[in-house]
Amino acid sequence: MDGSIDDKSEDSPSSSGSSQPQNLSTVVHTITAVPTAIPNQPVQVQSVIQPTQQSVIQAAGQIQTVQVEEDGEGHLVRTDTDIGIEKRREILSRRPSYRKILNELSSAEAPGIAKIEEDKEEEAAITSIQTTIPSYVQTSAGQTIQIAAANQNELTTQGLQTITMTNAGQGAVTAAAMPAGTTIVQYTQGDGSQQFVTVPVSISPAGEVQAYQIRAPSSLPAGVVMATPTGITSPQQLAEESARKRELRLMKNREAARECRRRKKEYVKCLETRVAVLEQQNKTLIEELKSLKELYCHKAETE
DNA sequence: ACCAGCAATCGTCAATGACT
DNA sequence: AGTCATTGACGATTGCTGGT
Repeated sequence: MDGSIDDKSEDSPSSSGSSQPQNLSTVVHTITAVPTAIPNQPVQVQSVIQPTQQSVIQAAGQIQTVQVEEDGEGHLVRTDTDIGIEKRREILSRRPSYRKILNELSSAEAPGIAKIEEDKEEEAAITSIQTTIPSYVQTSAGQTIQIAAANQNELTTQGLQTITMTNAGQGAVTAAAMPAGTTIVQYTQGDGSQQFVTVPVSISPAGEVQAYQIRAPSSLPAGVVMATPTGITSPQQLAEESARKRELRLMKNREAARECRRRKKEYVKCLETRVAVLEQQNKTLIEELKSLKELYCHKAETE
């Protein structure tokens, strides 16, 4: 259905061969911890910030790969000591999303760790085209088209929205140049944010514009709506359609990448906060231990 | 002013898991 | 099986900074 596989060969650069296990060393913090499974001495934990919570414990000059988890009170607990390389690769091959991890982190405990917000697709849905978008757009061919609501009420509800475009020689607002026969319509939502619609535009010799159905499928990123032409026949139209689909795909992925980076940043920030908190906790505990030791020694001396 | 080095950011592709 | 969401990797771009 979707043209998501149609042009992979055409525009893919040389394969990067990046099927390696993911690089571990994204963010590295060194914290001091008292692992409950390693008796007696505290060890330096090189905490490799990884969602899989795989960490490298460096103790007595030896580096081992261990599984470290938190016990819910900020204590690191070693839960697994010998994971085979294959197994590790398997674990690392795919990790949960930053949103998932962070939400788990924040639900487990977490003062100061904010949940990553769920997508705001619902609220970003177009609720009132008629009142927020320009009524006129200019096609890449330079024509000005009026976007008029077929049913005014329809446009003010979520979901399927039908508009018709009819030629009208009035002031143009904005549209970007696109592959032949395609126009990106830019409009402003109620909250002031700019949104884009990729619209295939074909104009009959008589100057009439085809009708398209504009809908906001739930799968599309916030604010992106799909325009489906009502009858493609010629190979040229098919090509246009696939170009449009590609454009849409790229747009979606662009948006997804942005979101992903934002979540990643937020996730790293949270982890850094967490490290700071744990470091502080550890300091306090060390101090407490010290004073208790002193107290104990003092008592022993006096007896 | 010019340049090189660097970090941050972005768009894109591809791989992968989840879901239908 | 197909689609979609997510994310690592890569290359391009941009802005900043220190050296000449």
